[in-house]
Amino acid sequence: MRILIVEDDREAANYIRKGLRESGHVADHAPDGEEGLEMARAAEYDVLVVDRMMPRMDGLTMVAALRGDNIRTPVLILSALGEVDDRVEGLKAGGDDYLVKPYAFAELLARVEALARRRDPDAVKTRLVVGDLEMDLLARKVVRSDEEILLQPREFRLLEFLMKHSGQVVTRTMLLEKVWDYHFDPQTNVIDVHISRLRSKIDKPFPRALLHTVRGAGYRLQA
Amino acid sequence: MRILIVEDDREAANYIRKGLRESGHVADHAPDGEEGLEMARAAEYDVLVVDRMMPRMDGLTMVAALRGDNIRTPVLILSALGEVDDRVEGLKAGGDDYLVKPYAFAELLARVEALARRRDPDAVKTRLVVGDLEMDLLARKVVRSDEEILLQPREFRLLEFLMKHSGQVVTRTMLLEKVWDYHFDPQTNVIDVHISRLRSKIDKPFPRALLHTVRGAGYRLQA
DNA sequence: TACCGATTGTAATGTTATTGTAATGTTTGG
DNA sequence: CCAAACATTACAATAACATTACAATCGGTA
Repeated sequence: MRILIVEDDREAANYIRKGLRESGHVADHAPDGEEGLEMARAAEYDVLVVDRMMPRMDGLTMVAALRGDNIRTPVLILSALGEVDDRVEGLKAGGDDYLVKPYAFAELLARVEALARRRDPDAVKTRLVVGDLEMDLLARKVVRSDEEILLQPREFRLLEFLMKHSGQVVTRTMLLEKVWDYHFDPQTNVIDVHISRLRSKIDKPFPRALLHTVRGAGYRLQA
Repeated sequence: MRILIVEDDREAANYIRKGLRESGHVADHAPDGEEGLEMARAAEYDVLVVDRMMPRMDGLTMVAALRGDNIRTPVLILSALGEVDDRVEGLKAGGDDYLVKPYAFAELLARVEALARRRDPDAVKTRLVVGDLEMDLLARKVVRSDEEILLQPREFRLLEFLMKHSGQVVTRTMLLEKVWDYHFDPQTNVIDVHISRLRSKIDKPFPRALLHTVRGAGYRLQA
């Protein structure tokens, strides 16, 4: 993901930038609102992270100007002001979300990704790897130990989600949402069935299993 | 974390509840604003998730009433209305965040945890450490001295609670409430049994014990 | 329209893991 | 040395998960 940080405090900007890069994103930096405005107009960013108070042109003015130009890139506003009225102002100026300083970086990251996701659900990686299992999202191909594996569309989405969260336990509710787009409990065993089918393709023919059941919680994909 | 869901749509409420539970939280449910208000006043919740439109007392009225009582529990408002003015109204009524339907459960979870974190940074840790014993909540894994330990779901919850209160004495009543969701005395030795099982996994194979009995009081986990 | 095949969800059935209970053994403090 | 508190063990009931077969659905095609 491409992210623009508009922040006059160079130290704070570097901190955010470093964190975002470690999470696999590309982050640019503008030191004030005017430059930020220019850069946001010129380049295609997925999200803008904008400090509220800056010299030359403050964050709200900048965002308002951007919206005036009909540029709809999602904006996360950072501010030391946490009062309701301040947040309201932030939203009115065209911000999509508002984060109060001091904040934990994990929260900033979560919000930035949430904003990007809202606009473009998967603006991310094209190739996933877990152990000897590889998935190419563009070619829609899955390979384990150099053997190609043919998956059905649903199986593909399921595996994609598991791979994107490899190492973590993925709950049934998450799977229903992200793989089935169900926002309710279907009261059936769809998931079990598909997990079983997926296993018979990606695990059964191989000596070591990658897809583990975590009883009472969900499933975990791990080498 | 303890979360109260105030939502008239029973199906939607169950769905959120199930998801939150899978993520290791305790979730209660109130079917309308009046009951929600009562429950939020009576019990200590970390976050409230409040539907905007409900019979008897709508979400905004409820939140405003709560704030009038000087109860500052963070509130996430759910609504089908997504316009700036609606969000502004939600914030003005005392909401801390606003989520537009339809939403992905993952986003709700992220926002709920973000709200809790803002208030109490330690409430939503993903990694617990006591001595050489470590627990990763996302991966649902436990490791002592670099050896992975496999726990049953209940054992996992039990250890999680003990680790979150390490150094303190944890009483049987607390365990029954927080690990078993029992609000009465089952008159059996469930706890003893599970403590024993847990010990055989996390202490027996190692030279120094971490889980200590405090006679007449309960148990204490300590390095 | 009717047919076909691919895909997916459902339901029935089988399997296994997990948990609470109760019986019995052990330790501790007075 | 007794009683209460705690520890351990084995077992059976249950809930969670796995598998299989089958039925419904949907495009495409004649």
